[in-house]
Amino acid sequence: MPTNTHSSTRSNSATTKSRLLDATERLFASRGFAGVTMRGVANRARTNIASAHYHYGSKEGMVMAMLKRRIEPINANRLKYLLHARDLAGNRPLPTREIFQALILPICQEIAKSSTSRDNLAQLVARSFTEPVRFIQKMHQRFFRELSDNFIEELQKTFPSAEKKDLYWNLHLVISSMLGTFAQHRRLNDFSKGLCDESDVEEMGRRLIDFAAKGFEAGINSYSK
Amino acid sequence: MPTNTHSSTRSNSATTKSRLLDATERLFASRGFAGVTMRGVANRARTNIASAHYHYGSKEGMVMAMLKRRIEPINANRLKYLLHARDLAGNRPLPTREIFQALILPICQEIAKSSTSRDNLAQLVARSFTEPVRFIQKMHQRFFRELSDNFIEELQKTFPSAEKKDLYWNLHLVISSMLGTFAQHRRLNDFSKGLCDESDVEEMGRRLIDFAAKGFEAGINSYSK
DNA sequence: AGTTTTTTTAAACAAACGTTTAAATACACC
DNA sequence: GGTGTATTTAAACGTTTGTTTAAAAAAACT
Repeated sequence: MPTNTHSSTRSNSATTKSRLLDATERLFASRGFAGVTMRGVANRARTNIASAHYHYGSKEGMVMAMLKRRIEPINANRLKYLLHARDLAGNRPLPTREIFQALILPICQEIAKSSTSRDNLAQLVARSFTEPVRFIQKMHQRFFRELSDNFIEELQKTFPSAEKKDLYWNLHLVISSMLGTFAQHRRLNDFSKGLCDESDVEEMGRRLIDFAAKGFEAGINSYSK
Repeated sequence: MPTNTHSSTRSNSATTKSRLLDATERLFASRGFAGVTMRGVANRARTNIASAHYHYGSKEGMVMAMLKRRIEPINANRLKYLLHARDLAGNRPLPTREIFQALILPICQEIAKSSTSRDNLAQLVARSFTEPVRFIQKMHQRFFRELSDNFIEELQKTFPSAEKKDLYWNLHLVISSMLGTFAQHRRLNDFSKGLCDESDVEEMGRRLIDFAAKGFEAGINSYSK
């Protein structure tokens, strides 16, 4: 029987267990949850369908593990960025731009790093928030609830006289913009007739941060600074 | 055999053919393309699976017909709004806000109108742009290419000295924000702990337009006005 | 070395899928 | 009212899906 709690005291190179997640990741990014088939994953990972069930119990468990592996480090970096900026600022409130940099830069860096296909991770993250499968929606909610608590707290320091409702609404718009942009950054190249290159992740990040910061400020009626 | 070109000289109330699209719509909005099963649709429409194939040839054809029925009128309204505003303005350039009103208001009105479930149409539109199925991606591209051509033209009049690249990039960000917001306007209620009511479509539209207009302007370096 | 645990493999399972066939029913038109 | 077309129905087709079983192979441990 499979053991749930077992520290991977495994040998050296890429284990079957990790190769399964790699394959899951590729299939999920390009074809969504329904496109992740146990046979497709097993083939890509050069192993069996039974092996996939052995390591992760079910398709749901496997996709869940894959999402956790990818998203949790990104969110951890976001909070690290935010806390770092706060430390440097001392008592003074953070500029809007800096707050949203902490939100957006870590994921852009991860997208740029992802060696396989350049837009794989972007698609993956974007899919995880429109996927109509219950447990994925739950995961996505959980991932962003913790995150938004910290960011709302920081935004309140920057906009002390703003209404809480406005803060929530506009943070929601910022997050939606970010995910929406990742979800379809392929379309830009198409309708700009090749003028814009959406694969330039750094440019995308810079433009997104400017867009988000100014859009957010427009939604807050009365704010200090 | 099915006839492709036949004017519906049918009797009176909701025909089987239209009930099939209604059912397709509901299933697609809540469960995505993979969740649209011929049996599920047929049951909801109180008919047979063979009937669905008779009217639309295939699952793909049925979903395609359903998307066309929903999205084309919205896009037509967008262009109508834009042309109307242009007529009123005469030679003067349109304010940014007014341009994006033409983009966002028509779909918000349609969402508010949709009698069935309040967020059905929003989810439907949002899904159509993250769905990993080839032909849906093609449709989505086609829908937005025509649209973006007209909006870019208008934006160029408002920002005559702006670089085309900036216009494309920021229009892309605006569209992404809009679709991203529709895609997950359920999350807001969650992380705001009930403070914000995302089902208020009018408020959503107003906030989204402000957000988009200011974000867009921030991305254009040198602009008149 | 021998025993136990962990991992891999091949084969089969029932269920659900899109699609097709062929017959029955409803409708339109002259 | 009878003929031809349009629509609806029930039943079956072959695939593919996630999951399970049971045995073989590899690794770990004393």
